[in-house]
Amino acid sequence: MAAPQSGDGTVGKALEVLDQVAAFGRPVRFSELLTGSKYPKATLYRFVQTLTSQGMLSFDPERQTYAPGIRLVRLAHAAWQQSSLAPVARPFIEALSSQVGETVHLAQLDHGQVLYVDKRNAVEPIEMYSQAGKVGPAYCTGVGKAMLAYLDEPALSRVLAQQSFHAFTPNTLNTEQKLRTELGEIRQRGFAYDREEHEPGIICVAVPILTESGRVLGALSVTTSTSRKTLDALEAHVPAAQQAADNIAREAQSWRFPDQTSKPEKIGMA
Amino acid sequence: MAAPQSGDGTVGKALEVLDQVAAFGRPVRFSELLTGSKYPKATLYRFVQTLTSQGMLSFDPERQTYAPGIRLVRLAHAAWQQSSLAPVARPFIEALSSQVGETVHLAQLDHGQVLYVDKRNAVEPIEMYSQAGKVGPAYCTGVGKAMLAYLDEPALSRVLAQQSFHAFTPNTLNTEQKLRTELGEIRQRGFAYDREEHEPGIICVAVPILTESGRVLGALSVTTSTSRKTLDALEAHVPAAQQAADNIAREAQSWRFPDQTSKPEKIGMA
DNA sequence: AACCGAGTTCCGAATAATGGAACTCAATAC
DNA sequence: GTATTGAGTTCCATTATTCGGAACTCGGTT
Repeated sequence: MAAPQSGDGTVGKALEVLDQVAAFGRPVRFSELLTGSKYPKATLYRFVQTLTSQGMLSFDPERQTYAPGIRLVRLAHAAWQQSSLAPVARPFIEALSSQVGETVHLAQLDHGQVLYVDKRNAVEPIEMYSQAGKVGPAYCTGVGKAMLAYLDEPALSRVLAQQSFHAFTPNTLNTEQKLRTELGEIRQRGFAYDREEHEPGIICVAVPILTESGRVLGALSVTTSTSRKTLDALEAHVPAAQQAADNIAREAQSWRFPDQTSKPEKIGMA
Repeated sequence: MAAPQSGDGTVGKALEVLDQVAAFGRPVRFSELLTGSKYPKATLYRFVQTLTSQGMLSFDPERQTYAPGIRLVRLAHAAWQQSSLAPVARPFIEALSSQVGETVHLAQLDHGQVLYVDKRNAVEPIEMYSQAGKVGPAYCTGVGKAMLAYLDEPALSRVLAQQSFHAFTPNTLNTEQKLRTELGEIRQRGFAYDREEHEPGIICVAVPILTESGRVLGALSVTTSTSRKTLDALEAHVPAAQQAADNIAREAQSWRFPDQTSKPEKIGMA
């Protein structure tokens, strides 16, 4: 009992294979997948066949390689629109970015990792998937820590178990203990710093986006480099960021289901 | 081979459910899914549970609704980068767009539909997933017809069987017969027109992107509105579009497997 | 208190997944 | 010209999962 780590049933296994292909970051041969797969040849083969016939993988017959399929792009369009904060948050992020003159990131938690769902760069024109969909570590980024700080204990320990605690820089909080202490401070302070904990020279302040009931929806950060600003100077933008986060949370809640009798189920205080 | 509509095994069924959720275009309750699902309650329930626990669906506990999950966004990032033409094609598309001063679309075929994987708008700044991931009909768009014209017969008839042939406008080719005739003309001519067949007032010329062996990779179109240009005037841009398509095809072939050589990937997110 | 319907759990029967082994078919070696 | 190798593919009896009808739980309504 208690499945080791992978998920539920056949579907979970198939998706695991899909992740493996995606993790390669390039088209991959069957044999490459096989070495490094927990499944025997025939089984892996069936999974790959199924996924390909479903369009979740694409097969290049000329090079005999597999890659994540375009069906995913179509599905992700729906996911991004509905399940991510991005469509709701975009106007606020743009306003915030131009107000503070720095890059703003919008992120959510996925599988214990930080997933960037939108980005507004102050200087250069916006790019595409190149950032939306990108992932980063949760334990050493501003947005990651801001979200972790507001998880409840069962969820938090689940996520912490998935962190690598690799020390990217001398400032990285590389143990669960150090991180937990920091998370407490973040809760008290209301926002998180990134003091060059992930990349040297990159600093940010980040605030969580929370529902009224305190559930973590995501986080946003104002990012810059040490060559442009100090952390103290960045901190001046925290109120604006918190304002934006509040607006996004409110929009996200009142939105969804324009139909029906929207019940004014207000709890808490005004 | 030739599975009627549903797919292979348990995984296929689960993905079918995923599609159903995505098709709603908004967060959806379990009971809504149930009416309109071919599966009995208990079975559907298990699928939804599995998909949710896998992050392919997200569940909003406050509203008791399901939506496509953010794990899809992460997977799609990989798909877009590897499996789509977009990363390779982008510079050529930008060049083409600014050269001709019109909107350029890049599309691929997915499940018999046109899937737009990139877009370069000549006038306003670029948006995001809002277009990448969007789908359209194959039988009445320029890019769709350009791709269909170069499919081999088995693939073509498979795709044609999936078309609705709904008449969006008076100009829509709304039978397989009419379409097949048109496809022949496209093959002879080398490019496709859209004569307001999908949206009134919208016209385009489209060229296929083909491998040396003639396999269809995708298509690109130069689009405008009847208020700006006539079809004849648009036709002047066909050579430039064909040039771009050739360049993209060549790049796409020689690319793949930069092999070994470590990745000098630029990062920068905090 | 009885009812209702959405959501959830149960469990024996039915079905689909499993994986060792054998096969195909190139490319390379002898 | 034949043997060898290994990636990719198929087979099939065994085994583990999925299936789904029915029963249950739990708010809210009559």
